[in-house]
Amino acid sequence: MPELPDVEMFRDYFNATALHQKVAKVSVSDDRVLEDTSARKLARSLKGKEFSSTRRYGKNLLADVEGSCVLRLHFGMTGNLKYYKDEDEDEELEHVRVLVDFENSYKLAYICQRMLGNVSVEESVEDFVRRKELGPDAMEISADELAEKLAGTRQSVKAFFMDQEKIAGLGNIYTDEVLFQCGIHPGKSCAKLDEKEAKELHKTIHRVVDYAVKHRADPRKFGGNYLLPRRGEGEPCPRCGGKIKKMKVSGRSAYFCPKCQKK
DNA sequence: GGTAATGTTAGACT
DNA sequence: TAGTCTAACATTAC
Repeated sequence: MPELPDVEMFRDYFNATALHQKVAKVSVSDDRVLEDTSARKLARSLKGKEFSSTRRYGKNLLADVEGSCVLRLHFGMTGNLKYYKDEDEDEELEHVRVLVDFENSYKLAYICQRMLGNVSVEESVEDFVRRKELGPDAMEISADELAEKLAGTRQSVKAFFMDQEKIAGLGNIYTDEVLFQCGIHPGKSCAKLDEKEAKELHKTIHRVVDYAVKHRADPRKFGGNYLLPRRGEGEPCPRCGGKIKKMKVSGRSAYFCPKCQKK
């Protein structure tokens, strides 16, 4: 799930639930999800405080703790949030790794089945971005800066968009959609993109992300001209009806239409 | 049993 | 140096 549009969903959910609630207790049931932060530090940073606002940077959700520090959540491939009062027999709660209890007796669970996500307490968002050497956020980067970055590398355009140090927020799924919408082959070298293509990519990132957020980041709800609902080998291309192909790029599966997406 | 899955990263290789 | 590939992390589903 968790690429940029999915993290926006988590942010909405967090804002509607845990925001402005006073933290009573923090428990970590598996500290492998903690990154550069001890369970003690996490508890000490949150206890007695409340989350005053949230932001998103790339695939990270950041919650400000009353101006003192920032709680950072990354969801890996299988991360999730759940706010609840009573433990029911919910299967979702099987993989809770961090649990925040609030004074209103509700709890916020950070769920991470495959442990590929991580949680930390940061001094500031800027600090975190610097430490991880993240590129500009995909929705914040200017058209000119994107064009400049693209021109500066010969790597494949698919690898570029998945590389969080180049541009932060897009992953395997949404990169496929953006490239499909632009009619660009995933294996095309960034340096070979012309000005028009670079501009088109910038515009399309915004269009695809806005569209995804509007549809609750659920590709099943996407309309007929989108690739994601039919992202599978041999599926019909939404544009030409030809067969969608699969290829490996940067160790991940890229799905594309060989007729509509050219090098 | 084998493989792939929305992510990231270290190390090997060209 | 730049870029690609593989394995590893942990778990589930087909």
